This record gives sequence, C-alpha cells and structure tokens, in this order.
Amino acid sequence: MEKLITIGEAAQRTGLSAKMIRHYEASGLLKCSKRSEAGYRLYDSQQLQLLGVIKQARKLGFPIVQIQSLLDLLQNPDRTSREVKSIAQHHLNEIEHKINELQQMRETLKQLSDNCSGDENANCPILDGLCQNSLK
Amino acid sequence: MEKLITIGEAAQRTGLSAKMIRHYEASGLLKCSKRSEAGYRLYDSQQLQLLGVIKQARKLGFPIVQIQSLLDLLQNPDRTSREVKSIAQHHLNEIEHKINELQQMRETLKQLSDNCSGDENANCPILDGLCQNSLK
DNA sequence: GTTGACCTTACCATCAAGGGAAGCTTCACA
DNA sequence: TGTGAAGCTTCCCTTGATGGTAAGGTCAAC
Repeated sequence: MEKLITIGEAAQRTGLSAKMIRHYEASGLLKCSKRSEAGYRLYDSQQLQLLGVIKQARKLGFPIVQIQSLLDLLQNPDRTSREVKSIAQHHLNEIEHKINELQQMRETLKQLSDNCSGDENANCPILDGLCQNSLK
Repeated sequence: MEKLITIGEAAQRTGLSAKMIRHYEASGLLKCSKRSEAGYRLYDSQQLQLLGVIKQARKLGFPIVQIQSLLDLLQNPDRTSREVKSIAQHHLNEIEHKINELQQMRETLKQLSDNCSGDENANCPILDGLCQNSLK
C-alpha cells in the first residue's frame, strides 16, 4: 500500500505553500488522488513528484498554462521532445524580451542618475529627464 | 485664459489611455483641475505636463507609489536632488534584481533546451530537468 | 477532554491595465 | 430641428501568482 501524505507534508517536501498547492488544483494543474474521510487532501508519491515538477517549472518562470502543457506532455508516452522544446523556446523568448525591456530601463535610468549630483541642490537631471515628454 | 482640454485629448497627447488617466487619479497621483458643467474632466497645460511625467516614469517602470513621490518632489521647490536620486537608485536596484533573476532563469532554461534534440523522440532532457526535484 | 496544530472553504488584497455596460453630453450634418 | 455618432461619466469584472484572514471541522497528544 502506497504511503499517502497530507497537504502540509507535501508543502514541506516540495517547498510550495499549502495555499499554492490548493491554488494549482483550482487552476486545473493537479488534483489530489484521494481525500480522507474528514475531507483532507491526500497525495501519493507520484503526485508529490508532479508537485515537485510544478515547483521547478515555477522557479523557471513558466506560467501556469504552460506548466499545464508540460505536465500533460510529461504524462503522455506519445509526446515528442519537439513539443516540449517548443514550449521551452517560447518561454525563453518571453524571458529574453523582458530582459531587454529591463535593460533598456536600466540604461536610461542610469544615465539620468549618473548626471544627478544627489546633493542639497534642487536642480535635478532626473526630474528634467522625466519632464522631457514628447507631447503631441 | 488657459486652454482646457478633455480627457480624450489629454490621452492622445500624452500617449496614456483615458482609462489609465482616471485610474491614476483614483490612485491619488493627479486630480484634474476642473470639471465642465456636465462633469467632464478638464486639464490645463500644467496638468498635461504632469501626465507626461507620469507616462515617462511608467515607461521607466517606476511603480505608482514612487511616481507619487517624484511628482511631489517635482512640485516642491525645497526638494533636494538627493531625495530624487535616492528614489531612482532604489528603483534601479529593483530593476537589476529582476534582471538577475531573469538571467538565471534564462541560463538554466537554455542549458536544458540546448540538450534537447527537439525531434520525434519522446526522451526529453527538459522534462528530465524539471523532474530533478529536491524533495525533502 | 482540552489544547494546539493542522485541515477545510470562502472571501479579500495586491499591481497595472483593460473590457464592457448603462447612461448622459456634445457635435456635426441633413 | 432631429438624429446619430463619438465622447464622456461611473461602476463592476478580469487578469496572474501569491498571501492574508476568518470561521469552522479534525486529529493527536497529554
């Protein structure tokens, strides 16, 4: 007989919060396999494994919908690595897009900040920069 | 007499949406100076200027609360550039923190993806990587 | 049998932005 | 003068991942 654990233990072992495990269930990611007579969620070792996958995928920033797809592929023996890689590549593009946006913000902000003396003077190139709007 | 414009024109000239201008008002950033008899918001050129500042600051990723502070300083002749620079530096740190997080995701994800053939094979290093969880 | 830790569901908040409804105003054109 | 379109108002709902809190049921140990 398989050992079943409660949501608290599953949380502790995966590093997720019990709150988020319930949330992932509500989002359709992963139903627990059984409930105790009192209604407590009970997870077996396979479910725990999948919760671990969710944790890792979130750590890599995958959104819930993509994790859904990844879990489906993981459990589908007829999957192709092409399908998996496609999802990963898509997410990678998203990440790189965000990095680019942030780097652009950083450059602009750094330029403004570097020109600012940061002293008692009221004159401030940062505010000047923000005021240089391109009103139509 | 100062020329007053409606929210739609203010939106067009700043590049903000009318929706967001109302939202910024509700958030305490910037009240319009007058209302028409029918209740329409009316903005003068100074308000328009401030809306432009909000637009620029959002473009740089400043959160609303910090924009609030920046607007306060902008309109305060007793400000010091030290105060402004402090806010900018704080935001710059936030941005760099986010960049680091994303770059770490990118590296890990890229390694997994590079090892994946992306063909018809079911075997997939990406899924393998996600399964390598550190369950306690 | 009581206490404390753990579980349940349900609701609210965050943050910046957008969607859409219902109703009023303004303007241009016939 | 009438009408229709475009623009404005407020109000409520949705997003996405996460957290908080409240009210109440359960379990185990002492």
